[in-house]
Amino acid sequence: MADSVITRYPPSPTGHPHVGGMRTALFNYLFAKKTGGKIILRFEDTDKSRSKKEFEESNFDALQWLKLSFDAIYKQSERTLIYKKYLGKMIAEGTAYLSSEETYISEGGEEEAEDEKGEHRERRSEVIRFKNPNKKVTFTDLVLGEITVDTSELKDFVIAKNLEEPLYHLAVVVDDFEMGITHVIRGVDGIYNTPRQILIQEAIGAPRPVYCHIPFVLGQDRAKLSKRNGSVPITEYRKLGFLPEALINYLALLGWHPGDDREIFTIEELIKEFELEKMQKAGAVFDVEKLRWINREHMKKLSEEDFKKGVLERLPENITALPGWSEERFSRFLPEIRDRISIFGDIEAMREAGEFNYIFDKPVFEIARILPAPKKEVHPDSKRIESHILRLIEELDRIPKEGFTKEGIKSALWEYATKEGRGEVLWPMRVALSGKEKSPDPFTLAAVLGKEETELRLKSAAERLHKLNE
RNA sequence: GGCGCCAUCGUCUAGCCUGGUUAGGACAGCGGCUUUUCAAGCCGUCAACCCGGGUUCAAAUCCCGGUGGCGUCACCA
Repeated sequence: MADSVITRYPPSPTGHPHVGGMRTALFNYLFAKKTGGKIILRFEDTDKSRSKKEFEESNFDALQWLKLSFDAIYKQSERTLIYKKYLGKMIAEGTAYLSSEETYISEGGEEEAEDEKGEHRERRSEVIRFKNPNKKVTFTDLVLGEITVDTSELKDFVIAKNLEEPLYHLAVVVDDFEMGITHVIRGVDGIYNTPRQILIQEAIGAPRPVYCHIPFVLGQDRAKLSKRNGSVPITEYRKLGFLPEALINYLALLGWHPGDDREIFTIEELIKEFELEKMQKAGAVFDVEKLRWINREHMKKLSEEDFKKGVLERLPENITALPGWSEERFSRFLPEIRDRISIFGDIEAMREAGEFNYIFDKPVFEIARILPAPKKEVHPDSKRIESHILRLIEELDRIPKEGFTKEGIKSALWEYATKEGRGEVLWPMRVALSGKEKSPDPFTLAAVLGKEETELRLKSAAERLHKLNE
């Protein structure tokens, strides 16, 4: 057999893809790429009643979004003939047999127990069972070590409903054999499937792949991640504005460790560093906070152009329709946005907080709010504040347009602000420019707004203060 | 319940194989600094070897026994 590695990711299209599945796909992908091997995508859709085209597509989309590519794609529903061939051979050789004992479908809420009319039905079924040799199976798992299981409890388990309708175990073993799979990397729950799959392998004369069972991704309650404890479809992360490379990075760190203190990796770096031997045995709780942090780190690496594009995609229409909107002002504001968000979805929170309104429209505020909170025994009075603002306008006016940058503005005002008391000068300046209790610092604001707009806003604030004084 | 897997700060983890520094890092939290705000950044800080025995001069690490958590027991995958 070929010694080059072939792995597979076998989702069953019975639900939307989630982080657990994607992490399994990722590990298969990393291992294949690391070893210069291949990876196969195989839809396990032998259960016709539960498999849906829609889920197949969403699995596909998620994989594509994460940029996990495959060397081949199969669908089990299109391989009936192949399974039939093996089934026939097994029956002929006596490793499987037709079983026709009477079986009653229990009514315990199973959909299968009811037909279209909603009536319970009894069914006498004939199925194909595996002739269990009832022996102990021992296999070596790459992360868990040697495992021995007595398979006699499994009895003669069913491997197909009939020659045309194979069941999971049969299909998996046949496919892994036919596709030359060398490494089976899957979640730990697959550990229970391994013994019976080995039994089938031995019956059809298939070689045993290397098994690697990776620990679960857990929810906050430490149970296997599922819808009810916080699992979210992958598409949600895209909607929330996470970067695919950040999700990849985070998922890789869930159960795997590079061996040193690095935490931020590109997919290429992961491929280079990845080793199955460094897998953790225990399950790992999925923590969105850490994901957000990793996303932030990846966002820092985005080029100005890409970041701008990402922001623009999520910026509500009405922001760009604001009277003060201009490409230039937006570009000057961009670094500030990058500082304030962890995921692109945070732009929505910025919008809600009104961060864009005062940048691209006039600030709206109660003039009394321009007075800084009293510090010590010095209480600010509005006349003094007015004179500060007037003075700021003068100083600002002396700065040439090219020098109107954060640093330029700061050095122009610093001496005066320090002499008069920074709080008493800078707080009013900031409020005059933003109208907000919270905002970026006054120098940044002035630089973003530009010389003209800054002076306009300061003048307007001074006038309102003046009226307050009369 | 049977069977199986697992067990280090709140979370992700390093260290375990090949016993030997104050058990290290990151996220979160807390505190401070920075341009009286916010965010970011920087600095600092908090906090863990599941329990009980044993072996040993020495145990997170080796051995035994508990406990706990999770998973699994389909004509689903």
